[in-house]
Amino acid sequence: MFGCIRGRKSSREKILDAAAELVSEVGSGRLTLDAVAERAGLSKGGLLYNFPSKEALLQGMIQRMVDEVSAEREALRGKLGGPNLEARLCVNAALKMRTGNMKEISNGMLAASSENPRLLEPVRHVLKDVLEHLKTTSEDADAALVAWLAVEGMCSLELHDISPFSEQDRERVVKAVNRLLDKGLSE
Amino acid sequence: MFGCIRGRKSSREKILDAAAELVSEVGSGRLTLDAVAERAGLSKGGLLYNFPSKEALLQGMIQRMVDEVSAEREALRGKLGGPNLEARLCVNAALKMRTGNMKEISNGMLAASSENPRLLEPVRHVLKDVLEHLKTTSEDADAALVAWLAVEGMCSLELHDISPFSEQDRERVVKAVNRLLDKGLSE
DNA sequence: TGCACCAAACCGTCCAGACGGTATATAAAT
DNA sequence: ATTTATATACCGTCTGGACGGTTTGGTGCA
Repeated sequence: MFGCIRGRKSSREKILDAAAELVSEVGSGRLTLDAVAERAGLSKGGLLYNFPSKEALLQGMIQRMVDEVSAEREALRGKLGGPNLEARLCVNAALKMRTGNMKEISNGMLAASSENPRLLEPVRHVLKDVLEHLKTTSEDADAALVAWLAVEGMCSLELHDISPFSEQDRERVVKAVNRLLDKGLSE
Repeated sequence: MFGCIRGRKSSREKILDAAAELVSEVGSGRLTLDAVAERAGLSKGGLLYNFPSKEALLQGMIQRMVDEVSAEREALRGKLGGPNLEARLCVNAALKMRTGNMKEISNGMLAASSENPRLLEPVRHVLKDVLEHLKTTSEDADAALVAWLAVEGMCSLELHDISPFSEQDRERVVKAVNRLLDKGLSE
């Protein structure tokens, strides 16, 4: 009907956005191709043209999340300083993911985990790298690990929509985490 | 209601175990009543006798998890000391959940989140209470929050089966968290 | 500029299988 | 004999995916 140049977003992105939104609305296990197509303003055929299978769609969601986080980390590099730099990158990148439409991008993890846990392999790989980086480059690896995990834990609670934290609570935790990275943990 | 308390497991428990196992094998969104029945060594009719609907089964999984954690916390109370006691209870209870078959009990969260996020309401309640307790009773609330979140983050990674941590890494994190609770975070 | 052509993008329909749930029969226990 | 607990058979609905056809934007050429 309309060409692929209509609007600013590509069909691919609109589909991924639609899928991410739907996950938080209907639950990760209730994500259907029909619903995604409708939300994205496409027919089911059009959807299956862009992603030849549901698994391909989920892979796309995961990949976008991985790429987005990685890009955010690199964008922050150079803008941040202080000890335990790698941990700071992780912390701030994770926090950035809570803003804008990036928040829902992480829903791809839930959808993939729901359908086929094997699809999380790219995430495993990233986490492994992050852990290695943190352990080898941090001035205080213990503090770096705890700080990273704390933010990861907070994001995880929000991802599942079970976070009891208010915005004030969140800021408080962020400050505490930064203090931990400043002070360190060892004597 | 609670039939065989001694010796053999009740059908209810076998069903809940089977469901929890299946979640980590096939994915939280692929959990079917037929599969649960087969794994539990029951017919589908027998399963539906114990849990009249799939939602009831998921509720049962969630409730068992909540009860189990709560029991673990109370069992630890009195056996632990030092500052920030509530945080220590949370940390150690969460760690205990990683052992034995308790590890898979948490899979109920994934299954419920996948099918109907509303079923996580009991979990929200618990988390809200925990946060309140931590904020009001801790000597160093900041340290308590960070410590709690760090362990929660680690458990979350394992729940999704994407944890990059070795057993040594885990012990290291646990020690670091305990050090944080000992030392505190404020000056 | 106009025209023939093509691959990319998209649509609408159809279907086999899977799933949750019901109805009913059967066995065991009290 | 009544209740509890399990098994069997079946139904209606929904889903992922296949398929053939259609429109679109672009390209080469005259």
